[in-house]
Amino acid sequence: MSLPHPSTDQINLSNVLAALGDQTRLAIVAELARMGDGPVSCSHFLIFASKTNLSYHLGKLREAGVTRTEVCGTSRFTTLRRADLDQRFPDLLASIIAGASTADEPEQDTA
Amino acid sequence: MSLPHPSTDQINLSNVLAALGDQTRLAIVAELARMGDGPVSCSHFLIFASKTNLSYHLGKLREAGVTRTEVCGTSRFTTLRRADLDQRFPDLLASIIAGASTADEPEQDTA
DNA sequence: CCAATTGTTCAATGAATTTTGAACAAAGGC
DNA sequence: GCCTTTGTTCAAAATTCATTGAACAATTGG
Repeated sequence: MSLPHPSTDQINLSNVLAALGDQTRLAIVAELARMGDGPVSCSHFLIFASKTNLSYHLGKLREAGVTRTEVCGTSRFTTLRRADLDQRFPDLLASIIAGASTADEPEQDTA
Repeated sequence: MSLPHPSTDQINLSNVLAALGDQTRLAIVAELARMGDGPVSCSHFLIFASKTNLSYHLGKLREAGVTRTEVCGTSRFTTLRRADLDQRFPDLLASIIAGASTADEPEQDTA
């Protein structure tokens, strides 16, 4: 029925940052925010990665406590855990989403 | 004399998040903040990692644009690039530092 | 029941990251 | 000039992460 999610107080900062420190996952979160925090079904994110790979990335986001996934029939709906993240790390999610939306072109590290 | 640093507009969000999504580097940044944003010499961070390993992590932070390193004799002083980061990603650094300082015990992901 | 849809798990691979020790370089102090 | 201090570079090893395809499971529609 339901998948394992960390409780709010189990959400760890470096896990969250590591989860979001990946182009694909950051794009997923930005898209979730653009969609009003969800719920959004997995297939919606096929624009970002293959089905199998998506399963992996969505799992990472869920395990880090960034998203919540609810099973509904053969579909799964993902939501941003905004309230939980805000409680744990005020302003963090908002600033990340704002930064991700602001033209973040594929500019690599120029050291 | 001076080391290569990305310019402010070259600082990329997912690079910054990936840089901070590591316990050691997050601890270094939190310590820098605790020290008033630096400058702090490398050896100060020996509490977090070995000399060689520190060289690696401080390099990562510098390349991501999180810190600035200035050479001074045989020492190197690291500073937080707070103004640059604030300009690029408002509130991000402050929320991360606040979250890192708030008792972030070694709690692992409980998925 | 059969077929299609939605998404997962598994094992394998390739790639990137982290960590280490040995050797090195550049000051600075005596 | 030598020795110490501070920190780097290099190559290797260990670990972790990301990506893939094949096979599977659950639900829904006809």
